[in-house]
Amino acid sequence: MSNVVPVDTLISALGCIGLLDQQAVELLRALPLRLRRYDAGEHIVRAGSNPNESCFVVAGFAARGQYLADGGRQLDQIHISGDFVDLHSLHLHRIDHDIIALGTCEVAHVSHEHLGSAMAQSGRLTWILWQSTVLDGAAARTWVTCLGRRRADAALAHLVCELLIRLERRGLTKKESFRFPGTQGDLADMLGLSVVHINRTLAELRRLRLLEWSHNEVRVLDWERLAEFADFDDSYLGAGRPMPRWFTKPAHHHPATIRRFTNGREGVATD
Amino acid sequence: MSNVVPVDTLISALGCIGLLDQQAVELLRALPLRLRRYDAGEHIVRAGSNPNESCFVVAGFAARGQYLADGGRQLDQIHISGDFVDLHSLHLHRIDHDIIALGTCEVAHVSHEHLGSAMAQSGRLTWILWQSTVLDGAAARTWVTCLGRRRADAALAHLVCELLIRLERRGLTKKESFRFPGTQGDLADMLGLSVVHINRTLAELRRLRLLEWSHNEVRVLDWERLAEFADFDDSYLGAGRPMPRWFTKPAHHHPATIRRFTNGREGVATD
DNA sequence: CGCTGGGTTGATGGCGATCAATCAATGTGG
DNA sequence: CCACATTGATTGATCGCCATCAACCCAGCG
Repeated sequence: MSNVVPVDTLISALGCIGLLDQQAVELLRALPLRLRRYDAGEHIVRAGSNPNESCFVVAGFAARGQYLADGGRQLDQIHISGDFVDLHSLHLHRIDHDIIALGTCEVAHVSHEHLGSAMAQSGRLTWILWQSTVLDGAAARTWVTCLGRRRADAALAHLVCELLIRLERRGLTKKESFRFPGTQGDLADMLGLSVVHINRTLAELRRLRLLEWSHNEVRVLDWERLAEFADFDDSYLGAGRPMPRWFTKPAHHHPATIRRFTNGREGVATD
Repeated sequence: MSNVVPVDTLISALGCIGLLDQQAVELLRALPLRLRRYDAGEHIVRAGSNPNESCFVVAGFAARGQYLADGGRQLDQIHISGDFVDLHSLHLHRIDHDIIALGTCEVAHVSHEHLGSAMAQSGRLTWILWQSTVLDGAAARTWVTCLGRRRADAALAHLVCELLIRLERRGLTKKESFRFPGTQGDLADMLGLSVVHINRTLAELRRLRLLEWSHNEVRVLDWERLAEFADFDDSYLGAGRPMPRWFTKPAHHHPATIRRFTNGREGVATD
């Protein structure tokens, strides 16, 4: 499972977002990593902590989630191999969510200090890491739409669509099937449903011959119909915009110009 | 409503996230703005577009949302005055969501080029803008938890809690009440419920003497009980971490050290 | 004055929760 | 090798939250 250099999974994943140049790749390779294997259900990061390091998934799956006062749990994001899981901790005082291993999960931890040193030397790397946090946010908003306005079957289908596309881009699928170690209980916590209903909904998708799912192996039988059924649009998973020149090269100063409020068309400032 | 300089609302809001130095403030003041007033329900940004500018709210409220194939709508974020609404467009090829005015809303548009020029001159500004996108993501994930694992009454109460705290920090509340121009239909699209059920849930919160809500005016009657009822924890709205030194000052190079996978404790690399 | 958009209330029905039982697979200690 | 516990998938019965349909009211407004 880990016969490749761990950081290569990260490099390959970031490369899907935007072009990494040679320098950025070398800076990433030079990062000191602390590697650790987590068992299913184990906590990788705990809410309330204030870590001085971030981590990315080397192999397996991790999920981000929150626990409620009543003991309930909501998972709101899945991280696959290569994903930088909690880059957020760079920016947040107090981590507001838990990261949990789905199945066995291999994770690499990087100190903020070393990560920062690398970013300081490569504006391109900074840009792509920022971008990865923005794409995470876009995925979270799409998740909101699934929970709020889709029925259970379409939401589950949407989740499968997202996983397939993301894994495919990392070369982690065989044909249109992939391994996914989450239990039906995990799925329930992702979609805000009960275990029982996940089971029935899954049975429904099987009955419709949209997919097969057994022994942690998911096979999409009819991608077109599944995507149609889920009302799936992959644009929120897209690559980022290329880094603009101005991000690393300061430009000249522009004088301020302000135009006044208008309805429908713009006017000229009067104050 | 707009008797202050528009950019001051942004400067004040960004200042809540992290410390802006004099240079950053001046760069912001120098930004050329295109100001525009939008009527209730009007689209400020459309999904599918690929704008070369971003915008922030100067006065009023805007919401981010998605439309589904069946015509349904899900709103997944509310933006108040001072919020940088779609900084994301800096990073995304194709905007995957709409921005809609809730009530009359005054917005300032800034070109990516000018924004980039400002960021290129201030690492501190870049840091805080990155941070604001990260905080947006944290809010979206909290929203997921509301839709997935909270009942309608608690979710609605949570929304009110979030709005009160955010508006309070910007000085937009009077005592514990604030103006909110969204209709019950808008609320329904935020929480993934029907208009009718929003109406009943609102009545329930009134009956419990937790809040009053009439004529676009919301008054929290008992903050303690409301927050308890909503299981509200404001840490996801917090200020960001201060900018670390390394973000603007490149450090020396570190040699790579990799430690092998372990369960529970770390070992030394062997490959 | 009628029109329109939003708020409010009632009746009915369905999706999905909850409780409960069964079954298969795996692990564990004797 | 077997008794026993554990974990996860599956199915049935019942209940409740919330959607849907349908009125009706009210305020603002042309």
